[in-house]
Amino acid sequence: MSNHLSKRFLNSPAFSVREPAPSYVQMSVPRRPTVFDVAQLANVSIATVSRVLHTQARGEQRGRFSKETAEKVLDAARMLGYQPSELGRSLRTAKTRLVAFLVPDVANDFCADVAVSLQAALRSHGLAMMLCNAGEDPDVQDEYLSEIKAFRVTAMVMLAAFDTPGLRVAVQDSTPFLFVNRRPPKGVNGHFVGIDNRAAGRHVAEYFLTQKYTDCAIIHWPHSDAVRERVVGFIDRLAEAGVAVPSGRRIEARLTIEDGYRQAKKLLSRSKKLRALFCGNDQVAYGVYRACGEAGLRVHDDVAIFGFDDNHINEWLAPWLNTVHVPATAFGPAIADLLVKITEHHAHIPREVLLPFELNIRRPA
Amino acid sequence: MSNHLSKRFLNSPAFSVREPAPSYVQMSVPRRPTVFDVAQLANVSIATVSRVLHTQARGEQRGRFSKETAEKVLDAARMLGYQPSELGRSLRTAKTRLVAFLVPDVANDFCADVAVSLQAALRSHGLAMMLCNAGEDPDVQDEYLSEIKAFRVTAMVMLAAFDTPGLRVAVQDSTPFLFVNRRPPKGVNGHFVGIDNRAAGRHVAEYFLTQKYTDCAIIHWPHSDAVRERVVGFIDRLAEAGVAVPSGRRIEARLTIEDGYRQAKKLLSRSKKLRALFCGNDQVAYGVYRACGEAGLRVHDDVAIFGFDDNHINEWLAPWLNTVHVPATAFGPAIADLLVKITEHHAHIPREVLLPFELNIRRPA
DNA sequence: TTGTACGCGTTATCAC
DNA sequence: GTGATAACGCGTACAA
Repeated sequence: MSNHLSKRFLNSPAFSVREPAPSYVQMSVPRRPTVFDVAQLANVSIATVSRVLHTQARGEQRGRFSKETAEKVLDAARMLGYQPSELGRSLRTAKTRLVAFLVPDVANDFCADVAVSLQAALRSHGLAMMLCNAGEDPDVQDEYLSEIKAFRVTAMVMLAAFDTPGLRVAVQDSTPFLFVNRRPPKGVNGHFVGIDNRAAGRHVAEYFLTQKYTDCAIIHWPHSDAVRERVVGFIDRLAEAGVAVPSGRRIEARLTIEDGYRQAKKLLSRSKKLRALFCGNDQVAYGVYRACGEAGLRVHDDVAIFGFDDNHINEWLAPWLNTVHVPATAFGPAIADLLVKITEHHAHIPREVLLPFELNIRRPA
Repeated sequence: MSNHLSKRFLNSPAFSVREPAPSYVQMSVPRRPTVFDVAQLANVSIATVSRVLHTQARGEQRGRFSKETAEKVLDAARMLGYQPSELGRSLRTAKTRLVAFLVPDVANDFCADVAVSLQAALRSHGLAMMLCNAGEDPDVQDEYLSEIKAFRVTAMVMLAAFDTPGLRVAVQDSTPFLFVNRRPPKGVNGHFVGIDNRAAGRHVAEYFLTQKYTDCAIIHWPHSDAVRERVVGFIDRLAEAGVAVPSGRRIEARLTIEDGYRQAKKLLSRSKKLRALFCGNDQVAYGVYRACGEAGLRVHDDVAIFGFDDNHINEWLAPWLNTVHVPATAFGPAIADLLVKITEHHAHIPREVLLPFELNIRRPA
């Protein structure tokens, strides 16, 4: 045994000269192997262990060490089941492999799909994802923003962020912020990945015009930047064609099935002769669907329902739903790529990444 | 200025006697405040800072320090926007606030609901959740299991775990393992939270008997312990009543909509006079639904479809679906509670936690 | 009541 | 090629 480990070695549990830890701890939770254990077993220094494992991980061809040494180290590491601690590594390198993803509601299909694709994309870059669900509550979002800081995450990715005081404080931080689907609020700088919602709204309006859906209503949520843009584009295009949507036919609903249902009930009790309904997103459309049924309206024949997002479940359970297909699965890679460009300080970092959308008409008239 | 910071202070960027970091780093990424910065500003030692912040966080009444000192420290911390690093803390205390949640597919409603509820429950215990999506791939699961180790998570929670070599290696570790919905494989020890699937299967069979659904088929996935149990209970109960399900009417389908559809198509092309279909879970049932439609069968009138889980979307988009309601939202708190008991070494730690289920008949015959 | 000093596990810089 | 050692940010035993 060489003596380059002596000092540390004396402090290790087996040779402790200090008061030993309570025995039940020793018995139930054996200490995890560290670089020292590997070094000891391979009879080399920790520096060598780190070097070998490092060039190994980076896929570099040859490091500055002999073939034999490398083998000894790798064998020892394997034998001990050694896995370098991210904690130690992060502390030393001041970099984390953790990315926080803050969403309003994972139970929403669209969120879930983006989460899945982001998670996979990050993984291919060697990053892990910490998922935080704000439950559509701005206060919870703020609590998260401050808590997440403590984890020193590589980046914060926010899906449909609320414009809150907490957000404005958090972005001051050096951590990069990526906003998804909903643009960063005015005055807040951060990157954006999403679709051109206004253009998509215009697109839907275009279709309405070809179908003569002039008796229509809008069920929206103006507090979401994304939805507001959709509606603006929609109304603008209709206006250009001389079609106006009276304010009594613009009704607000939170972006949930339940509220879509509730608000649609109100709307339908007032105006009966609607030919088409434009909803803030698919969730809302699902609720609207039931309201229409209960109002004795045959969906499609009497009234057409338009959603937004195109959740994958539509294909199977909502064949009556016309909607704008937003490529949820493309979001993950797009976000991850942008993120890597930012953290690696690439030369040209786009402020915005716009993804394509398309109108999905399931039952043409 | 007292001199108790001198040594560290000299090493801080502003007073560096070593080669300074490249200026662009300094400019773009100012160093985050640490205990030292707070100590310096408050004119106390780091020990005092830590103490004050600590008793504050623990909600203890009075710590061992003067009122004035506490105020000085808190002011300084607030002023600097100081947030203790989880990295440093975890490294020191050998405890993490991170729990890994490994799921087969977050895009599955049930997974998403459990994820949401778990995430909320963990949060109330001051824990964060790292979400890992295996994408129904056992190999990916194994890769995750070894990667997650590096994060030294407090616990691993696995929803519907695959029995893989990687799993058997991973559970050797000192990290507690919690299995959800699918029991730990034989020989693997870990805790379990879920429902009594066998009893639930029997329950469905019971209903089939009262409805005289003797011409029935089973679309299942025997590689999932949970589904297998459901089917066993179902078949057993039928057998007790003298009803047998011929093997030609037991068909396998992976637990996805697509495969449910595909396999149901095959099944229906063979046997036309089925009165009821028992599916492995709701996802499968959705696929089966379309297959029935395409086979010219009116769901409910001609053939009844039974699922399992009762995804929240059913209420709105699948009113034809009879299913076993599994309380997804109750899973999170149950898991979190069990987890806390384990990590805090409570006296009585249940090996299994069984949650209640109930049959949800949406369209009684 | 407060301050000093050490070590958690890692990487990186230096010297040999 | 290899080894000793200094940080990273934190909590805490011990000293004062």
